[in-house]
Amino acid sequence: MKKKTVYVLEDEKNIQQLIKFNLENNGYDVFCFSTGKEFFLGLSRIIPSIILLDIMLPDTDGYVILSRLKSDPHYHGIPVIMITAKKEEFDKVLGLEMGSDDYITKPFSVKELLARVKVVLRRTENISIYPTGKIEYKDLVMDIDKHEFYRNNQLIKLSMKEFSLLEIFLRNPGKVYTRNQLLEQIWGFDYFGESRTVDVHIRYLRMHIGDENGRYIETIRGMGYKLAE
Amino acid sequence: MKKKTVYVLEDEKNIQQLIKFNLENNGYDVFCFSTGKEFFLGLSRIIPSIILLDIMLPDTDGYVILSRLKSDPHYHGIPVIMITAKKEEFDKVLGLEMGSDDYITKPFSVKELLARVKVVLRRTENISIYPTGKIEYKDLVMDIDKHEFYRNNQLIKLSMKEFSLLEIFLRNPGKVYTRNQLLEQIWGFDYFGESRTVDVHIRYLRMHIGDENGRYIETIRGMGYKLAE
DNA sequence: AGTTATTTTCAAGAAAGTTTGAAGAAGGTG
DNA sequence: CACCTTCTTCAAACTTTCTTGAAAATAACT
Repeated sequence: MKKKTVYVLEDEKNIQQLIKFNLENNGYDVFCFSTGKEFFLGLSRIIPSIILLDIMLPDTDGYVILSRLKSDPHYHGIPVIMITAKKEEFDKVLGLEMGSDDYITKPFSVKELLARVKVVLRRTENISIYPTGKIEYKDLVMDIDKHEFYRNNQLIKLSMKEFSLLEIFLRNPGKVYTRNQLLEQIWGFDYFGESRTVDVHIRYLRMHIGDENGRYIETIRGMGYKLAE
Repeated sequence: MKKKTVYVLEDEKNIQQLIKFNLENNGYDVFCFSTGKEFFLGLSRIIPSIILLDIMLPDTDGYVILSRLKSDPHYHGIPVIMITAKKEEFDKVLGLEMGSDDYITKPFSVKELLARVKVVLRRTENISIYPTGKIEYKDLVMDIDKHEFYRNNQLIKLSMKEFSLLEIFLRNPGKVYTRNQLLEQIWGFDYFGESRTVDVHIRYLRMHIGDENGRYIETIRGMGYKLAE
């Protein structure tokens, strides 16, 4: 399973250490930031799976960070756990209803921290952004719930990557996707690999769905691929 | 769509009112109870779609109620959201790992309450909440009332986890469930363990129902498991 | 037709995901 | 308490999928 990335925005170094050490021991990739500036810089490079956000910060207020995160379409889907020191602060979190997914009050136990992170990740992971059900196009049918694909009512087995690729195409027939767009959507923002990889998977996909000379998946030279209309 | 029924076990009248008013405004049927006794009386008449359960109760402890619910085959399928007032209570919820589906802390916002109820219901809606009767699929028969499972009219003994797993699969033949979804539904949101555990139970299940090379329970690599069609 | 840029194909090693075996923990029961 | 069942964890074996580099093929351009 791919490692989950955790961003920690917390100015107290010893708490940073504590969080980093324990989360890393439990299989997470952890990046700590002390200021909002650094934090947003990091965010523009790698999108984390979850953010732990302290309210008290030297340069910015934690609430400001949170509202900025939640109002930005790129980031508003990332679950956030607020770390608060005082009970009053905690009340404010609730009062503001700013969309944090959970909160922890200092002092917290390591077990509590791990539990919350895990729970929030599991909860948000199970909420699919995309609608489920069936997608149909010509003689191609994709059943998302059952993770099955049919051509001419015939079940065809596809690997994960092939399935994801085809799903993207089927959701937008005719729309051209560049290799980088596909990489970003399927492999994730933080994937460091060749864009040639996409080609190979396109080939497997074509092979499996019996796509003689790009009748379904069309190559747009210099651009990328699309579902032929 | 038929209205969903919500049971609320909460002794503070004003919170009862708040919950009732808001849920009813959003199309739910709501019944409030102040004591465990009343609650179980109601339960014996109508099985709700979801239960909101406060920890602090006058006559019984919320944990007792929960464990009683989860150990009763008639009720263990009903999703439960715990309502906790204090941080310590929440820790206890986590510590006990009793299999509740979500939690919410007082004071909570109405928005949050509605969101949680909706999410939990959506997650469990494919699973019939009326835990009675028989489910049949091919030569597999599951008698929920008696908690028995038959293959080819032959009684097969299954453990609790195996039974629950199979029940989920049988209620939605062909639908793929990720390990996390299974964990959430069977083990509860508060479960703090490896998702590998699911694999092992799948293995036992396969073993017991005599499932040679995944003829019944199919592995969808990179996704999870499903009942083969 | 020749040149260049881009895509496809191939094959093999790497990586990821799943199954299996086995042992220990937890829980229930007589 | 000893016994039995069920549950959880771990690591090794295994299987399938993914990635990558290089060569071959194709298309575009002069």
